[in-house]
Amino acid sequence: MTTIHDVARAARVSIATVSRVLNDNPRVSERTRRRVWAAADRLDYTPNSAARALTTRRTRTLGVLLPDLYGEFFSEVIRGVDRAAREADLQVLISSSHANTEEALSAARAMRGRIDGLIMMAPDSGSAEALRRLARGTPVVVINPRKGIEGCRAVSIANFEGSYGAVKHLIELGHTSLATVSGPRRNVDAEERLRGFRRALRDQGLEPAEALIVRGDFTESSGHRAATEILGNGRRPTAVFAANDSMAIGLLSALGDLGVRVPGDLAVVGFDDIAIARYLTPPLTTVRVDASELGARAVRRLLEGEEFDKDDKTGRPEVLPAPLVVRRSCGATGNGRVAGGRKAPRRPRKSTQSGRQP
Amino acid sequence: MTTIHDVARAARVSIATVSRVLNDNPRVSERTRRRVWAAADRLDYTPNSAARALTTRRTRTLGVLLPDLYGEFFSEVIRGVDRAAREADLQVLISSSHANTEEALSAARAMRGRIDGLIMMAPDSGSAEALRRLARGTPVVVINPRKGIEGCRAVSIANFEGSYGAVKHLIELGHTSLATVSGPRRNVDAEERLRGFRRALRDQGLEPAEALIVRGDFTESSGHRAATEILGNGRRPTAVFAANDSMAIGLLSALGDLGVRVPGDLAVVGFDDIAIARYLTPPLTTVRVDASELGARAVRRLLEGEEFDKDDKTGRPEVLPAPLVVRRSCGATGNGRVAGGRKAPRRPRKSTQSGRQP
DNA sequence: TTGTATGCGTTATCAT
DNA sequence: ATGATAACGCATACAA
Repeated sequence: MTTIHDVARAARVSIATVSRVLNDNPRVSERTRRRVWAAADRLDYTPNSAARALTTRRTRTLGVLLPDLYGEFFSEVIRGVDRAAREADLQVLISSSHANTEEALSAARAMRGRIDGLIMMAPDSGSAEALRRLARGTPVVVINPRKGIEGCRAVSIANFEGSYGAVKHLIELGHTSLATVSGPRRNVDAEERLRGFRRALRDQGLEPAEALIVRGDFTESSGHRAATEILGNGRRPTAVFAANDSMAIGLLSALGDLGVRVPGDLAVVGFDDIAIARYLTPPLTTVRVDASELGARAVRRLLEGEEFDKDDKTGRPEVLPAPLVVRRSCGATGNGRVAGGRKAPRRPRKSTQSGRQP
Repeated sequence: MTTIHDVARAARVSIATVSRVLNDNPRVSERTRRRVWAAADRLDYTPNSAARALTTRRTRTLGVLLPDLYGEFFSEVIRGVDRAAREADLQVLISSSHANTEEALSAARAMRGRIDGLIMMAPDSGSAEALRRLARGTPVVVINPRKGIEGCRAVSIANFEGSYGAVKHLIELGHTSLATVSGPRRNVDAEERLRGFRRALRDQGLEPAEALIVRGDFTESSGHRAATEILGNGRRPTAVFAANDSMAIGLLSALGDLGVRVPGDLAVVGFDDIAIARYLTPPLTTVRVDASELGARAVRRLLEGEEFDKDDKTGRPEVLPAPLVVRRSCGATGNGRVAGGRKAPRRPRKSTQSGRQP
């Protein structure tokens, strides 16, 4: 591989001069500047980033650590990160599929010397201590942390507000007996969404019936199972809030099998607004989560005030809104009618408009 | 940051010894080995990868270059790459959203010194020359190249065979007048899929009617537009092959608006088998593309025979099969019935079963 | 304006 | 078995 020395020799200057030219240092005569560029081009020279990183202590790269999750959420976050990173002319070093904090942390250490900052989506069990130690060396932004982590910045989703709004909407539609399919215990999102469910009921003067709070695990099949559990009960509800769309899908399919009509017999609302949501029958009313934006924000958060905002690094998270998208499954006249055909204009969904690749 | 010198000092040995211990060099006494590890642990030492890369000339990292494409395909490929890379204990440096080969190539150069190999999904315009030059420095695997590129390994999808199979199936179902919504001109996948369409017709003794070959651009809306174009024609077909699922979705929705029943009046088949496909009404018969596997294969291809297989580096691509998934939109009794409810067992779709994250 | 020399944190090649 | 020390490719303080 051709190095700075080769270029220097070819241009008949010292390596220092070559370095200056390449880094746009003004203290170089126009004539030699040209000579150097010519030589560099001719030799197809590209600086070795590893060497550069060693001296400058900057890599123009940010690391991304993700847990072992599948589905759109994962990829959307990456996409957002990538987009924002690209805008800042940064490269992205990614390492995903971490089962636990231990694994993620070890991956983070492996990145030492190759990244200027780290974005990490914390697995449930929050070994905050190790994270804090990590954050002393590198700036860290945590996505969706259980609670603020000292010394780390954070971005997260308005889980509580999102589910609160969804449930409030159901109540305003006239429902008084509501059930929910919640997510796994100890999962931050699940807990917050459940909290929003409870609070919305109470605020409207209703008491959440514990029998109507069934536990799922965010999978389609758990939503499927939840159906019988909810229906088999004494107090049969008229509306269900599923803590994510996957479970709502399972629920919908089970209800179809059982002959329960949606929204006629039972209103259903989900959470996430995954691409499939609007294609279901009926189209699913759900809470929008902009995962891509979440990733992009994380990057911006990392970039902003590398030394300022000392007091803002307390871990107080920046929260992304989670608005309700009303479609048909909740019984309201949704604005996003998509019943087999497509009548109303709707926002473009990148997810199914590749444009370039099939 | 703590360096190897700090550890050496703490353990009262030379940096050479520390290095040996860390790299499992056997020529070191058990006693000092322990001392060194103790010191390293105590100081929370992690080797600086940049420095390491500089001397060893290996980074244990592979680069991934992707064009500016959105949708599942993109993320699935990344997921596959990541998974395979993880198995090989490699890190992944990704840079996507490249509009053209120029941009991608510049990104590739920026990776110099940080990667041991490169996986790149070539944009349409194949500036093979630059790629070949690049490949001299680093091993390169091209995903879905226009044609074999000398010196580069390649993996791609059985586009031709896939569409051929789909169309053949339609013909066997009794259709004799078939239309297709093709992809953008100059797009490799589009061209191959169109070729498969034509060939299948000819092989079954049918002549493809040029009026029934309408050009789309892989977006939903282009599929939507295609509907009128196909129907408004003189010879109204009884079956349509869409070159990807996004266009099939647009098509389906337009047909719904026009009161054309699927598959009753018109059979529809897509390509890709995106997650949404089975939730459409009717569930879409389509050709399966395992994008994740594509990414994983690319990694394995990169790893295999770094010096052997000299003659296999001619660019002859490894081709991934693209089997037909029969559902309901083609009129056959699909095995994957998913009509609002869910009756038949079906393969797990990770895409909607996150399990951990909503 | 340009060149020399030092250091960045490792690994690897010598010695010892 | 261990320790100096020379690369690795680059940026930069200091000299000229």
